[in-house]
Amino acid sequence: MITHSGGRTPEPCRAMITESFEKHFKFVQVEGDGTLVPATEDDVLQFEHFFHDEKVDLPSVEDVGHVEEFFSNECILLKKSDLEGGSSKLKTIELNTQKLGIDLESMQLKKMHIIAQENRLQSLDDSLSPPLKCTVVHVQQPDKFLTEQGDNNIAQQDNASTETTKSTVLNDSFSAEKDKADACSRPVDDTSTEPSVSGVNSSVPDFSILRGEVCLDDLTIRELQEAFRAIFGRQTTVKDKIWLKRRITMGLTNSCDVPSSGCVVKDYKIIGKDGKQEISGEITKIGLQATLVRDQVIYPGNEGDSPSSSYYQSEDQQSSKRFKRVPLHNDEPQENHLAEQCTNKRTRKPTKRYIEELSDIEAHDSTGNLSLPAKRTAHDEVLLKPRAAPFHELESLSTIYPTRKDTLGGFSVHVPYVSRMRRGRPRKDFISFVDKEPSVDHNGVQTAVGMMLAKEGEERNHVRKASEVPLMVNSERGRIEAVDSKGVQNLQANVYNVASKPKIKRGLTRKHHRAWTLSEVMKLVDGVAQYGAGKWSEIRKLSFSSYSYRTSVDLKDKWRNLIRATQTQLPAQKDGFCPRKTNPSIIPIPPSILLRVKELNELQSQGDAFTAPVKFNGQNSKIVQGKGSGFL
DNA sequence: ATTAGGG
DNA sequence: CCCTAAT
Repeated sequence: MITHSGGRTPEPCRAMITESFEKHFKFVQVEGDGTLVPATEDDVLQFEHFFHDEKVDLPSVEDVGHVEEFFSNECILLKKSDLEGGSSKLKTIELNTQKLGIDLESMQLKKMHIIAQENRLQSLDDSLSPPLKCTVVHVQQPDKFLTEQGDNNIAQQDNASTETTKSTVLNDSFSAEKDKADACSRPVDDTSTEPSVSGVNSSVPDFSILRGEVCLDDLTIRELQEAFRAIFGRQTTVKDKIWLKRRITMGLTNSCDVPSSGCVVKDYKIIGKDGKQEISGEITKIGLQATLVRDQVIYPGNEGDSPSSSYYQSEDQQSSKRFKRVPLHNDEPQENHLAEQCTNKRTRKPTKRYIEELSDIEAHDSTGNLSLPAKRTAHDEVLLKPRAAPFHELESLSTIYPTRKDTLGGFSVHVPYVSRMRRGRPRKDFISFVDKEPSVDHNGVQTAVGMMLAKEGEERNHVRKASEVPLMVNSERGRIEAVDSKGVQNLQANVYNVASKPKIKRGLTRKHHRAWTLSEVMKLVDGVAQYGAGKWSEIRKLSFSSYSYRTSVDLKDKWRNLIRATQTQLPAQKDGFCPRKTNPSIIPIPPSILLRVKELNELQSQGDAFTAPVKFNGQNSKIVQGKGSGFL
């Protein structure tokens, strides 16, 4: 949105946009095994404000990289029609990676391309509802031609050219923004990119170097950058050869099992440098650490901000950033984490919330055992032996944070005994999903897909309610209830059961605090005026459909606080000594609104007073109806 | 599931 | 905000 001067933001318009947006797209998350599950609220929450929150200013360009990171690692957008196409089709949408850019300012999807796992490009061309003029352009992946052309792909000149016409347009429009992002967010290494690279920017990607056998080691940085651009459809300024090579290789092979150096790519398979042995294992520890160190050296002091390349951050650096504060008693956890992320079966990225809480506890984390099972392959299925990993300590949670077995997308992981706050994920289905046939991997896809489909209706209902918030699935308070799925009292359920013991959870997890904006308060007041205090559910549905994070309880609490403010703040102001540390950062609720609150409160409580004594009767029987009428 | 109220 | 009790 644009910084609203004076009046309200054009909400209806925004609502339309997002509504339409959500009508066509759905956030899903790529689980470790490549299956898709609906994005959790946590996931979506991170970026929800980009789409609706009034108080958040326009995401600055440097946020673009952030978004990209998010989408590329956490969630993807899928066109709903694709999802509804039936499970057979769905199976082909076994997405491995994808990237998309969003012009947040105009809510225009400018680029979206998805690399399907079988190198099949899912076409998502679509436009949002006409008035929005949202266009989705695709950057065809070079590997598409190559793979679809059968085996060895030479002389795809025609295809390449036809393709490039498409992508050129996109690249022009998109890379511009990308460049802005890069320029803004790169503190170091901002030395103007090498001439040829910048020249490439607006030209057609040159896929030639990608054809056939490529020995990345032979390429110069510039060539690598070009290759990168050809593959990923955008420019990079990263000059780290190793990183570039890895990225390119990953892009070419659609795999994350890429050593950091010394490999030849042929036919989209990684071949050892000698051309004989195929490298398929995990990245070696040394390689990983080298990469890690490199990241830190190259981008020092770059922590919070997005570095030059969103890729850079989103993949490699991300891992270093995320775990660098984790105490390293041994290298295992970190290595495992890294391997985890770089492996095909990568686990889902911890959510922002998780990270926050993790950083909270790691200060005194004595175990440091966030050990994700290093080889958490699909057939591991440790998760079905819950008793195998019970909770080490239940009492001393104040100092020791035992890990517990958690399950993420069908995988079993150890996570600190906190932040078991999965919001938005349909637990019931999830359990049944896990419960179903864990040992059959390929079933996972179907199950997950089925789950999505089954959930589709319900979710759409939720989504439909949120005119302004397309991203979030409405989930009251995110409480963890013990098992409710009919009869699914398996051990998995027990895990949740124990995990949800309030004694343990209490105080350790908290809903993300969201300050009430003025407009929210006004909406609340209006809602109370319309439907009456106490009809929180109604108010929430009708007046807060766009703020799905405001539950009815929240409304109630806020109203209560408003009443209190009415009783304290208001008279105090009149008396003249209210100052209370006039904190400029805290915008006080305008007295006019408070007056209205007071008025409404009195009205309502008086209405009840006929049957029951008034609750508040201190100083209110005088002013009453006459003041804040300038509002409604 | 929603509401009210205490913390 | 969280939690619980009571509807």
